[in-house]
Amino acid sequence: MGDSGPAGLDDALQQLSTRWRGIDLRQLAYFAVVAREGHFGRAAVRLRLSQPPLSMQVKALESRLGARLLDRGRQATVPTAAGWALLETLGLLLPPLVEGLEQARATGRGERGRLRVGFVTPAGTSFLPGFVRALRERWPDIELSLNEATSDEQFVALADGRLDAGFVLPPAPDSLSFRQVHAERLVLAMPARLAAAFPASTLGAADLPDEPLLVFPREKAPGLHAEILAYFAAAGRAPVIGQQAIQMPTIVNLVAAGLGIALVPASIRRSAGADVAWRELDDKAPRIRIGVAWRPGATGGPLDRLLETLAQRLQG
Amino acid sequence: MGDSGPAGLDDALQQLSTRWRGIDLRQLAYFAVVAREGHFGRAAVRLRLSQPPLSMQVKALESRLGARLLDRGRQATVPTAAGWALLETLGLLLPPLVEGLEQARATGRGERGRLRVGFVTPAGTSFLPGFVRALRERWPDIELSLNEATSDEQFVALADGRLDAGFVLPPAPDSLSFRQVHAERLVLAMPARLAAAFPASTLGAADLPDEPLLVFPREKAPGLHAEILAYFAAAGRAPVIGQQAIQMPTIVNLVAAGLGIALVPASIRRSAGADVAWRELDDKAPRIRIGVAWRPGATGGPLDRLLETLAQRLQG
DNA sequence: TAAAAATACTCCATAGGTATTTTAT
DNA sequence: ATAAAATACCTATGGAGTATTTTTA
Repeated sequence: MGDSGPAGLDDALQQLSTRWRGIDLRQLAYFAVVAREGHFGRAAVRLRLSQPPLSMQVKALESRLGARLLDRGRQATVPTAAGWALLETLGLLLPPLVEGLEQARATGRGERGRLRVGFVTPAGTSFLPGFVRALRERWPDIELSLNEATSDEQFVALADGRLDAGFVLPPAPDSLSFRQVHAERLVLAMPARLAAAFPASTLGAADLPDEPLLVFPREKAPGLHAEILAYFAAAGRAPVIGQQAIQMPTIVNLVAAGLGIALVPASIRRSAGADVAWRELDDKAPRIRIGVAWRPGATGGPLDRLLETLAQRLQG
Repeated sequence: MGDSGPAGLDDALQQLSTRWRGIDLRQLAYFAVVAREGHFGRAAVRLRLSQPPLSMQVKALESRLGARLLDRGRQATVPTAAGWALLETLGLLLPPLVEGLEQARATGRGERGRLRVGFVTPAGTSFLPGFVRALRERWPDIELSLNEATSDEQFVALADGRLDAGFVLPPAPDSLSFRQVHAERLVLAMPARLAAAFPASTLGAADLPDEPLLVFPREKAPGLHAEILAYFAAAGRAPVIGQQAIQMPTIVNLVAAGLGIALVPASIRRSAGADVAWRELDDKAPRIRIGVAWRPGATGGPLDRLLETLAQRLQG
C-alpha cells in the first residue's frame, strides 16, 4: 500500500475492518439520536422506524463496542460515561463527515474544484469580467485561475492539459472543441494628427488613411489578420504592414506614437489616451470574434459548469 | 430534541438518515482501501473478501454519493477529483473516529475517566503515594483527584456522590462497602525531656509515661480512639485525655511542645523534629488500620479498576 | 400498575460468494 | 491478448416489521 496520504488512515481502515467490524454510521447515528432524545420511542419516530429494531441496533452497537452506552430508566434514558464520550466524538466528527460527503458530491458534479482558464487581451477588456463575476456567484466553490495568453499559446496549453479552458480568437485547431461566445465590432485607431483630415464619424475601407497598418502577427491570430486584410482588399487596397505587436494595448500605443493606424476592438478605447483619434467603421468591417476552446475529453468537471454558465449568458 | 451538545450534530444526523441514507463506514472504508491500493483485486485481498462484492459496494457508494470516485484503468485505478476530495475527508476523520470508539470502550470499562478519591492523613504518608503511582502507570487515562479529609467527612461525601472512593479509618457505615488495605503499628511519641527516664527501646502499656494522652477526637476516629484506650485499660490504666487534634502532624507537634504523649503511626516519624522521642510498643499495642470505602452501587467505572489494582497490590 | 424497553419470530433486502462476461490497453 | 473490473446469479446474514413479554419507577 502506498505511503502517501495521512499516516493514520491505513491504521484506521485496519481497525474498522477488524476490531470495529460491523460498526457503521447507521448504528452510530441511531445511538446519537436516542441519546439526544433521551427516549427510544421518540427517537424511533424521528428515525422513521419502529422501536424494537432501534433497541436492537443500539444494543448491537453496545455489544460491538464492549461498553454500555445508555442507562435505561423509567422516566429518561441517559448516556453513560461511555455514551457521553462517544457522543462527544460523534458531535465533533459527524458534521464534518457529512460536509465531506457533500463536498465529494459537489466535486463530482464539477460544482467545486479548480479551473485554469486562459484568455486573450480583448476578452479581458470586454465580456470576461462580467462572466467571471457570474460564474463565481453561481458556483462559489469553483476556484478560477485566470491567465492572459495569446490564442496559440493557449492552444498548446490546452492540448498539454495545463489549461482547462481558453478564451481565444478563432480558428481553433480541430483537436479542440470551440464555441464562439463574443463578437465585437472593430473601430479605427489613428494618430491624433490625422483627425482633422478625416472628419467623418464613420469610415469605409476605401476612406481609411493611407498609413501603415499595425496588426497582430499572422501566426498569432491568423483569422483576425486575414479578415482585416480582406476588408482592405475588398476596397481594392493593399495597406503597408507596419510594426507588429502581440498585445492590443501595445498596438494602440504604437498608433498614439504615430507609427500607423489599426483596427481594434471598440472596448479598447477606454484605456487609450488623447493621442489617438477614433472612427467608426462601416458595416462591412470585420468583427473580432472570441470563443471558448477546451479539450473534448476534459469534460465532466467544473469545465461543464463553465460551459453551461456561458451558454446561459448567451441565451439570456 | 434537546439543544445541548454540538449544534451541527442534529443536522448531520438528519442528513445521514435522509440524504446520505445507506452510506456506511464499511463502504467508505472499502473505497478508501481501493483508492490507496489503486487496484480492486489487491484491495479485496486486503479486506478479506472477493473482488465482485467490493466492486459492487464501491459502485453503490458512488451511486449514493452521486459522483464517480475512481477512474478504472487497465494499469491503475486512481481517484477522480471527487475521490480525492472524499479521501481527504476520510483521512482527516476516520482516525479520530476510530480513536473515539476506542475511548468510548475504555470509558465503559472504567479504564478512562475521573476518580474523586479522599484520604486521611496517615494514608497520605504511608501506602498512598506508591499506590497512586501504580494506578497511574497501569491506567494512565484515569484522572485522579485526591482530597485529604477526615474519615467522617469522607463518609458523607461518599454517600452524597461527591467522592468515588475514600481511604478511611474503620469502622465505615453499613451503607458503604469497605475493605481494609493497610495496617501499621503504632509507636509512642513523647516529649524529648522524658527520653532519659524511659531508656527501654520497647515499652508496654504498663510502662508508658504518666502524661496526658493526646488522641483524635472520639467522633472523628471512634475505632482508633477505642482501641488505644482499650490498650491502656488492659494494663489497668486510665490515662488523662489531653488536647485533641484532628491531624496526625498536629498531634506530634503538641507532643513536641510537651503537652503529653501520643500513640501514632510509625510512618509519621519522618516528619517530626528532635523535640520528640520515639519508643516501640509491645505486641499488644493496637495497629492503625486503613481501608477503602465506596458506595456499593457506584461500581462499573474507574472505581472497579481502583479496587482491582488495590487487590493486586495486597496480594503481590 | 402503566410506560418503556427488550424479546420472539417472521420476512425480505442486501452483502458476499462463485462463475462468467465485458472492458480497456 | 490479457489483466482487471463488471455482471449474473445464488445463498444466507441480519435489519426491520408486528406481537408480546419483561422491566422499572
